Amino acid sequence: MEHPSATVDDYLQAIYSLEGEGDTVISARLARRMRVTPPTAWATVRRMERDGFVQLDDKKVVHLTPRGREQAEDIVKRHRLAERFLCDVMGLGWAEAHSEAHIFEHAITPRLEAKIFALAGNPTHCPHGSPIPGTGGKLADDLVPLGSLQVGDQATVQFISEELEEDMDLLRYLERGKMMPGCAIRVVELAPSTGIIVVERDGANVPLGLAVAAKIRVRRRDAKAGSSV
Amino acid sequence: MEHPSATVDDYLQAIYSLEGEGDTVISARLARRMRVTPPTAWATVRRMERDGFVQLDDKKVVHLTPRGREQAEDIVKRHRLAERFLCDVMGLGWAEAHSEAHIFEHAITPRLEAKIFALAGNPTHCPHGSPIPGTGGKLADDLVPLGSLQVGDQATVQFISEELEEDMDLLRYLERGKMMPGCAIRVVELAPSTGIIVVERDGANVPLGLAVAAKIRVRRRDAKAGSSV
DNA sequence: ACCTGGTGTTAGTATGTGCTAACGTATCTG
DNA sequence: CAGATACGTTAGCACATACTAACACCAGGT
Repeated sequence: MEHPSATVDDYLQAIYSLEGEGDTVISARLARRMRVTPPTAWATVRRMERDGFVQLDDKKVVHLTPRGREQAEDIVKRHRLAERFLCDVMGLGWAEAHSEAHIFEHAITPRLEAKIFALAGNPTHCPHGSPIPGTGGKLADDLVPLGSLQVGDQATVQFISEELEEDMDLLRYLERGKMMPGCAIRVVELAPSTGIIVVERDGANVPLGLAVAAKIRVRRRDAKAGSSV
Repeated sequence: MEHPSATVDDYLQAIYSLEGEGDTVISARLARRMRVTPPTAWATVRRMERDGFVQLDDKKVVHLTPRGREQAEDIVKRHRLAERFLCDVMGLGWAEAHSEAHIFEHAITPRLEAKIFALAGNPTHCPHGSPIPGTGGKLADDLVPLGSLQVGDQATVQFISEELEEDMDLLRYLERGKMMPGCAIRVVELAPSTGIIVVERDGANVPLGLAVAAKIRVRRRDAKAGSSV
């Protein structure tokens, strides 16, 4: 009944963001996400059930209890706030922010949280586009996966899935190609057969795998001119 | 041989600062400092010996090995830097800085450390007067314990022992009385029989226990006028 | 000379978090 | 239908970190 451990915090975070992106949360998926073996994830999930953070239904799908959701929102809030803070105030790179925040989040006490919110300018979203719980920030509902666009469509990048954030090389690639929230892009090429989508941004072409493109969400813009510049 | 755990980090830190203040480090003392039972401290010290961080001599006194000292300096550096940063940049109180830094220090990666040093203005001492290892900061050698002064002596507070920092109520008391590094004081009353020393600072009298006064170090100043103001 | 207190030490236990090995079960596919 | 693949599950182990109980040793004081 005390505060959850750092491990449980991490699981809660993973469950919350998987759930928030519409995936069914099962322990095998958590095992992969947390980079542990299935028995380890299983045991941890069982402990979390024992402690009232989650419930397993008859199909073994993991559901947050009210208490678990509260805890999860709290730690996710600190994580995304930490990303914002590390990026904007401390000057860490957009790609590094996630992994650094993963460590940093556990060091944020309520006292410190208030100071960080103020110093970061009361942000409502993390640098990768996810809303910060408790701030009123929401994910816009007119977003579509990048992979669902057609050649020639124009759009603005709005959101990078937290699943992608685990891969820092990918983040660095996206950062180099400016595939960050707020950036205007245009689809240049879309080849389901090769599994590749090519996007143009400021004249530079950025090729992406479709699996990645499915986890980036964008807002469509009307195609007035032929180019985004 | 990997990075030490947070627990071992904390022990190294305690050993380093006890040693630095001239105490002989034995496991019973560590147990009290870490608020664990003697067998727990003993087992941890043995693990640390096994892992090459410390050595026990024939009188069971704990000594840092070169490797242990290196690690200890690193974590102490991060702790004191964190105190400075939390105080000056994040706006936390002087009294809260220590306990918050105790959590914060574990979240400081090398990347982040560089940013913090810059944002905090490359400090050489923590807010309580201890030098930050690796910055060239040193504890001046002309300091004496506050308790060794005579009535009428004037001095400038320079250093609060880290042992005192464990007691946040005491820190708050010192903060209210402005018994912080850089503050000018004068000894008003000294009664070994009652175990009390009374110090005047800016017209306000601050009584302190002698055990506490022994762990505050000051620099003597010439008594030109009768008062510090 | 004994008792007390601080210290070191062993033994035994619990808990959280990880692992591998092995097996059952369900589902998809050739 | 058979085999592959994914998933859930049990069993057994390891390690760090905590605890209590109990005992041995040593020094100082009545």
